[in-house]
Amino acid sequence: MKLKSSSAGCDILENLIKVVSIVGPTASGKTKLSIKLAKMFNGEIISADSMQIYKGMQIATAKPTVDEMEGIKHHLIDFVSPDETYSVAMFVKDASECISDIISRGKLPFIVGGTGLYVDSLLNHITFSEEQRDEKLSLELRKIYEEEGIETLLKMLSEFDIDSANRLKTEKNPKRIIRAIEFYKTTGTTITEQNKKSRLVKSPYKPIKIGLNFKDRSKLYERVNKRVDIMLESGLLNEAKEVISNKLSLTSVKAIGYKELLPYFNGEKTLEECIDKLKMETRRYSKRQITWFKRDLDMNWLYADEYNSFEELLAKAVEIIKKGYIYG
RNA sequence: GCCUCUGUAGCUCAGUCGGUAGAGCAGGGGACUGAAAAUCCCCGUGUCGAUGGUUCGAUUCCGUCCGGAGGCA
Repeated sequence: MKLKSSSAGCDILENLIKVVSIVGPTASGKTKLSIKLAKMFNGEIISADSMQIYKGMQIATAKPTVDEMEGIKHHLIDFVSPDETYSVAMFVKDASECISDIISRGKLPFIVGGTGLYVDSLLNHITFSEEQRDEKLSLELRKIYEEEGIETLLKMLSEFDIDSANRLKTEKNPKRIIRAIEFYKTTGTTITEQNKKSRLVKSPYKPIKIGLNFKDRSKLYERVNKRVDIMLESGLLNEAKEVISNKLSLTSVKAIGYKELLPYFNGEKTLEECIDKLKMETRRYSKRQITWFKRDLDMNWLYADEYNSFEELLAKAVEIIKKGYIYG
């Protein structure tokens, strides 16, 4: 089935595809809520998680187990080899296909995950350039950055894309400047132009957005800490050893849960120190996620600590989805 | 019991020759278009242990009390 998309963007409101998105920081309870909802609404789940895509890495990424899934079909989990690279562009393509497939079988797609960039790019139907990345060039630019600093990169960029250079110069973010240069060198157009073009096609989706969080930040952090303890009990140390020893590609090794334990494996720090660090990094990650999702004004926020039980929270979520169906 | 040291931000500590204070870490806020669990930007949050005294003015000096560490007995 082909997705219907309108370039003008002023007609066919009734043809928009209804999807439910469930987002929130790590350890906020997305997995459990989404599975219960999917059961009630005849749904299937598309994971929007940049690390759960990788095979193995079960514990650190807190992938739902087969038991937990309760028979609900999950897509885009556990399907990429850890030494391969993946990207937002691939995610949008894969997830769009999943949505079409789920819809064609008369079911409701649930987009569930904590990778804000993935969720938003999918729901806003961002169009990425056909050109592949030039990783070699990107590495060369990285080297220039390390040897000469950010100013050299900004100067290079400003030679052909003054808009981006101006936009990027206050935030000294090498990654984004490198990408801007790389983009121009591989496509001949500026990233600024591309970003404009990327939103020209109207999104075919009408999402019902649910954001899961805690009103009291410290309650979320308690859950994060506890989750890390559970990961350790479940064998995180062994998983980390395996992942690290496999000489995995950069991306998968960047998952929180492995690199933080490296100083312990190397005998540089105690296990306890590393665990504290791991908890801290996970807390910070959850905060960054919250920052990302907060700016979405269409979000229906559910604060878990404002409900007396999971059932109450679930009932509220059901209400939001039903309302979205009637008035959406 | 006596002596010495000590009490300043959530933590570790600086400092004020008397004019209500600042670092690191923790923490908070923000950005985000092909690595995003990534990569960056901004921000000091305080009854200076308590209470009297000296002083125009005390977190700073003095007394007492309370808490902590060490030493002598």
